[in-house]
Amino acid sequence: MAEIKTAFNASCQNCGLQKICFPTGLTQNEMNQLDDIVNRKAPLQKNQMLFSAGDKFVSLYAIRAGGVKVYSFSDGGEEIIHGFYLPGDVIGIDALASRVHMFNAMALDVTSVCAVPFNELNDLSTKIPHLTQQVLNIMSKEVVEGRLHSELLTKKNADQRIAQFIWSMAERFKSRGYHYLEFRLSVLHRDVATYLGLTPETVSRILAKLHQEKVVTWKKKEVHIHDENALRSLAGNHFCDSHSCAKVV
Amino acid sequence: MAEIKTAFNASCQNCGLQKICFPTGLTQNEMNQLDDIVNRKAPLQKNQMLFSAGDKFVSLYAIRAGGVKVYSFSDGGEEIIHGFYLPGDVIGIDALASRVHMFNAMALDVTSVCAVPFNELNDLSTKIPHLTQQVLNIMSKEVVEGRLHSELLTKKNADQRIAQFIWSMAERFKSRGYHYLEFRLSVLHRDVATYLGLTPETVSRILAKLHQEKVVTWKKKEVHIHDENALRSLAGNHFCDSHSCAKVV
DNA sequence: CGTTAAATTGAGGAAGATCAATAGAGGTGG
DNA sequence: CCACCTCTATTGATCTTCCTCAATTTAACG
Repeated sequence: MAEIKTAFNASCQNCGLQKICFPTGLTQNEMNQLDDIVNRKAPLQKNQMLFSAGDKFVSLYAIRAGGVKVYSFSDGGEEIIHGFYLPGDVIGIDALASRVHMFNAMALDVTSVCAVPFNELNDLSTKIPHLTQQVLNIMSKEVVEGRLHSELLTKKNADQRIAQFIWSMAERFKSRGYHYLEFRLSVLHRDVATYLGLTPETVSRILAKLHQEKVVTWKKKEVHIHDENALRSLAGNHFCDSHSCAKVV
Repeated sequence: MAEIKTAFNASCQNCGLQKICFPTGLTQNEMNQLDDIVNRKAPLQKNQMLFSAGDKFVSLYAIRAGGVKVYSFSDGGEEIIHGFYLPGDVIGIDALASRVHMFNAMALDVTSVCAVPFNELNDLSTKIPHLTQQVLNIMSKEVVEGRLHSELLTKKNADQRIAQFIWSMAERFKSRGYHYLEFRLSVLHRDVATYLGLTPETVSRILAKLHQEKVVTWKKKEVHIHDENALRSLAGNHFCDSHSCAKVV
């Protein structure tokens, strides 16, 4: 069923995120087939759910604009944040095994997504084996991402976690061709704290310090990186003991 | 190429782990086809590498006996442990995107594995679409596992982490039909500490406490769970504040 | 413009890290 | 099979980082 394409409703071929959602590329014809099954949803408002834990798994979602946080709750009712997703990211892939979403996905801002019905994607995959590989790629990247996050949680102190978080967001903007030294980040400091295993107070204190030291400023959803090298250095791993702390190449 | 099947070299059909590696089941015929591509390797000795970071990705590995730790190194040279894998687990799936292993996998003990060459698995998948689903299942479980680990790292204190670790190992043995209140666990306490984001000293102190309280004893690679309920309770999530700490159902 | 949620700032405390010294395992070679 | 050597685990004393609690200030949104 053909849809009317607008600026907010572009076909995959015209979508600037094409190379990000499907980086190894599809032929024009394959792209058209994919385009036919993709469902462009009305933009989500801030705090609106894209899906919730317990929902039946129907589609993968490619983010076209805005941002999404993926989270769950511990048995104790605390929020556990698993990641923040930006345009070009694909989410929902963790529900593949159980066919039920295990996590919640909430818009951080006005957000538009493409829904890719998984059964139809599967059918299409028999005609475009390449497509299966794409899905596998996205999943294995997700596994690797998770392990990097575990590294952050087990090996880094609060300063390093925050520096790494900001720098990793910057890199993601950079890789998508956006400004990466100044960008809007609709993430609550409280949510960053949760994601990084810290308290809001600690995040606030460290951001104050980073601002004072003219490394990075994050005020009112706007991030300004003043000293890229300093930030990367803070984020990176170091050989440290009580006597010295030498930066590693 | 037909292989001679021995007790250490059983076909998939005769392998007791069949339902664990491929839980939704394959037909006899499908199983035979899978069996033909599976490569049963000679057992690995303790501390021998199954694969290393940087190795070209060729095969997935299904663990038949023994155990494997998957780890990497931080830029600072510290070991980062991402998981311990037991018979019936499949590893290597994180290398799918890059076609290069990003992690190291080392035998914790004498360990035998089945190597499943991924290209041949892929070819077979075009004939057995079901098989692709199995691979996706394993991957998405891996993603979910990683998020549970992040929950542990962000939300639990040292006692809870250790209780949860031991209990989760017990559950894995249980689900595979082994003794789960007494089992051999060839994992160094030091490695557990690394995995849980703690120090060996802390692990040692808490294990001493758990032994004293007759909850669980872990000495010389042998785990004995004396009080299953207490262990589960310690591992679980609690509503806590400074005045009370009520267990949640 | 008023109301509510989020962020900031300070003081005090606790969990776990660090440091150091000893005891115990496990593996190797005589 | 035992003695030795090394790696791992244990135990205690001290210290640091980050959390907790409480009080304001600031921002967000109808």
